[in-house]
Amino acid sequence: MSVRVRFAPSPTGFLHIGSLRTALYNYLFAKHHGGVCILRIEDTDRTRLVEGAIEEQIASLAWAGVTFDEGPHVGGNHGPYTQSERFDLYRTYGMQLVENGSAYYAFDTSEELDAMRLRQQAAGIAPKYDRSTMRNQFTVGDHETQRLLGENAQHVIRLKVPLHTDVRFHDEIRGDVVFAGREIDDQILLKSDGFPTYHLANVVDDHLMEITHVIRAEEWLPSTPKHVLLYEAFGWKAPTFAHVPLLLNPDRSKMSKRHGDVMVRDFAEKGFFPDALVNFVALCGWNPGTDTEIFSHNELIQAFSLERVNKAGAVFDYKKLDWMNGEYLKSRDPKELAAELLPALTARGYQYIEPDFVADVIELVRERVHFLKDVTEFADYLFGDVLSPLSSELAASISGNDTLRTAVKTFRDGLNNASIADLEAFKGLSQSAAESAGLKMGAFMKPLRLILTHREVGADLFGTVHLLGAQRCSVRLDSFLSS
RNA sequence: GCACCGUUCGUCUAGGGGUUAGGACACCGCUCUUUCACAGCGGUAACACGGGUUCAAUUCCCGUACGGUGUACCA
Repeated sequence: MSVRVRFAPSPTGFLHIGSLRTALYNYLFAKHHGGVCILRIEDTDRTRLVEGAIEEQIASLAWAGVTFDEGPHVGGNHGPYTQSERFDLYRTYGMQLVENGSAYYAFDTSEELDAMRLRQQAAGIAPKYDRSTMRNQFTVGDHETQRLLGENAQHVIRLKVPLHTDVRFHDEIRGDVVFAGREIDDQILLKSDGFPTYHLANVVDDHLMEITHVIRAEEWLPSTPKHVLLYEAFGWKAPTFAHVPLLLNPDRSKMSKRHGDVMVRDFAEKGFFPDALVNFVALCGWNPGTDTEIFSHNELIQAFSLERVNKAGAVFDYKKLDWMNGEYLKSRDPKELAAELLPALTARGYQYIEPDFVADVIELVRERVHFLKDVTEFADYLFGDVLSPLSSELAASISGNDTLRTAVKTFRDGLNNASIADLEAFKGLSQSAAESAGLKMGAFMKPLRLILTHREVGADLFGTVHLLGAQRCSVRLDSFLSS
């Protein structure tokens, strides 16, 4: 049977980085096995819907290169792919469970349920629906149940969990897991508003959509026995489960805002390359067992396997992510990068932004930054003619120095296209300028950089002069000499 | 509280009954260099604890500790 997996987010906000990883693992697993990856929208909680969230999440996923073979935005043979559009289905299946004795009607109000939990807490027992004392089909009797239903009394459908059997299942990542029946709550399947809870909708849809592997976050592990029970109650074969470890804050709690960016869109806005983010996130909790750390999209598909997903949660290391982004910055085609950077340069109103020139600048400075957009700031003296202001200390360090002025003058006079065409000529010029004034090379190059770029640090000076061109260099040198 | 899951350098991890416990990020040092960076080289740094099994345990088993998740008419 061919692999069918799904990513099933709730449209309650922006796409979380942890969700991206879950989606990614599903995607990689499907593609690795030549299977199908489905997007399903789980919008059964009508109170938490956020306008535009579905579109945003799909856009974030697409940005990261995670695409779907079936879903609300692309169609497919197992639709609709949005749970609110499958409303009638869940009631039908829920009732089937009532009829075969696997589920039952309950009439408790939320106040009554709150009171029950309070009692249980006071008595020091685990809060759990008490089937034998609460108001439900069993305690009020069939006759009364029918009467209440007849007068449209508010009710829910609950799963009738067998108290004396253990529920066991195999998890691809964690191995065999067992839960005692008495620990499992009589989960609500259909809410009083007629909508299904996650548990029912999830199981019904996974079955109907012929999902073979449920790959989801570890936080779902404790509710998996309920799902297993549901599959049994329906007489369906359960899919294979794989609960992936959580992404963690530095304090090892579930990754959240407070400690940094967590939304995929935040990372996009910060300037991370999608491939770098995906590469990094793939390696949080999975590794191929080799020393390789840089993987293209296709290499990830090739290498990915559930067997090599870790059990323990992974602290999200922002610093290593920065490093990885830098690795991508260094390896990508400068011309492509130039095209990506161009809009930002235009927005800043720079005048030297011919694509080829920008590509040359990127190539010159990219080893010194982690982000493409940092190039804009780092090399502002190459893109524009207006230099950032010099601090008074730095200005003082080069002013009133006649030896330096002499050297700069010589350098400036020797400057032409030929002298900056190749490294040797440039070196010769700098050297003779420095020596004729009685300066050491080091003592000359530093102020020269300062005069030309107004920066103490920067890219290779020859490369910088080369890109600046003799004309622009002369203007800057002249402005120093005339000051 | 109860249930479940987990625990190798600060972080991501490899490994797995007998290893100098490997790699990467970060950090430190050296080299290169006009600067910064890159690169290269080197360094600091880890098997949570206690029992058991075994000739041998970081690796297997059991406890403990610690951490996480769950415990909703949320997903």
